[in-house]
Amino acid sequence: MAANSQFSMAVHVLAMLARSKDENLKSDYLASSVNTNAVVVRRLLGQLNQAKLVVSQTGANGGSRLARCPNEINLAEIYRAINCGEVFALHAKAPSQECPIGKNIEAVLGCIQREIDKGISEKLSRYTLQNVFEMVEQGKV
Amino acid sequence: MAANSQFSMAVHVLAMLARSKDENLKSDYLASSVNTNAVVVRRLLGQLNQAKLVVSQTGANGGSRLARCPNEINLAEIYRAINCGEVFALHAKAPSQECPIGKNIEAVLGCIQREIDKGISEKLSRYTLQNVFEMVEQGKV
DNA sequence: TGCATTTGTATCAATACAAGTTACAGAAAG
DNA sequence: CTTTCTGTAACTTGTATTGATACAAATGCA
Repeated sequence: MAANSQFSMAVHVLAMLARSKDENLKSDYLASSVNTNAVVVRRLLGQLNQAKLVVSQTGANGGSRLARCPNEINLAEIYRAINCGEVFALHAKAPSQECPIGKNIEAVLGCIQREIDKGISEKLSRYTLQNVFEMVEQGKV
Repeated sequence: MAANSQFSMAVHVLAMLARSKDENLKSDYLASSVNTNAVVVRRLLGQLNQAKLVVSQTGANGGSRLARCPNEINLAEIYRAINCGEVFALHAKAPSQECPIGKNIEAVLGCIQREIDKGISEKLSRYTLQNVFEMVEQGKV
């Protein structure tokens, strides 16, 4: 499976913003820390902006900063903002409806999927951005 | 995110095998229920075989069947067998080691990732293949 | 033994999506 | 007005999954 790394990049970017407090950080600067392209960061920031986690300013001296205090942002919100989707995908193509298994398997898996996803969200919500930032700063895990 | 649907297909295939008890099912037959190609199913069965969840026979009257009773197989084992990987990926490219955030963020995220993955596994392990099979059979979720 | 069946696996093409890149309009600051 | 940035579109590239074809090897049976 090729899970994407957008969530990791998002947390990274947000930790940078947490560190810079009220100072705007530019996508170019963030990109060099994440080791990626500025446009990739701006796309990410766009999603975080929609989720009202960051605020961005165009123009000279523009950039992005957190929309809220780091201890009022938790990882579950970030996960949702990035739309990481589900822990596993249901069938790409609908199974045979003629088959007694195929007919009902999707409903059962969908139910289990939602339960697992709820668990992920619950565990992620225990970490605030502040927690993560402090762990990173202190270099202790 | 485009999570793959291999886990769903695997559970589907295993539920079919649970239903057929000791009778061998052919990849062609399984594929028509899953609504995919026989080779896709055989590739999946190969992984389940390595994990000792199914047994396959080549040749005439060949096919696959469960290696164990359905109530001795849980979804966490299937998840592992299919190697669904992690709930989210760490950075594709290592972040800048010059940056105080970039330097430590991977370790912190890795730690959180492992905790979440443990939670997923724990929740999945509560379901046996027998449970899933019964839910599907009874059409109630 | 010879034939039909079926898996296991290699190979190739098609599709999908993330990531990287370039380009540029539009917003803000001075 | 010029410079500096973001937001976004368009395009390319890398990579993973899926689907399809092909064939060797294994098995059962006459």
